[in-house]
Amino acid sequence: MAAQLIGHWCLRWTEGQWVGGMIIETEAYLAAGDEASHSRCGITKRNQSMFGDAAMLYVYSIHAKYCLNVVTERRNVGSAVLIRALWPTYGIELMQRLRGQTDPRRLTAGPAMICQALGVTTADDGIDLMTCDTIRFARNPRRDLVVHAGPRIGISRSRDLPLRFVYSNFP
DNA sequence: CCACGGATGCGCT
DNA sequence: GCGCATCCGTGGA
Repeated sequence: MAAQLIGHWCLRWTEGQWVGGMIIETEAYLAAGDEASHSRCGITKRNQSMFGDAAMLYVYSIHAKYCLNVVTERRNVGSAVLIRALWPTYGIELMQRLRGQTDPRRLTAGPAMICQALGVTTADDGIDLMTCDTIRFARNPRRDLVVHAGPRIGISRSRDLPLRFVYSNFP
């Protein structure tokens, strides 16, 4: 599922316009056998959205920033995909303002950068993508890009699992 | 109440 | 490429 999300559009309606871009990097966090997953210790107030139905958003805060996940399994399972990077495409000027950065290379090149550029906070935690009209994941028809799997970034446990997915032939 | 760690990013070199 | 600022949530007293 994390690999399938690569290439999708990730779009956000904020301040009267669509902003966002194409997903070029994701990481999967599993319900079982994954010591790096927030779901590993069961449901808490913070991670309860991760145990919601598929297509629910799980937004958590870390290092005084926010990260956006999409739940991938049915209710009470506890598996999600972290959106790690976008290729910025829509509403670049607004994203630059929200980020306080003009360098396109530092606009949506990390999970917390994405949330800042798209105006996503924990207020969006628990939102259902199927019924939400301010965040939208849309399929992208292009099939010319190759997805590469590798180890995840920034974690200390379960580093060996190849659950990070990136485009291997995208600029 | 408070200490501490974290699925990070900035600012330099 | 790397050090460290930053601050919220969590868990233990």
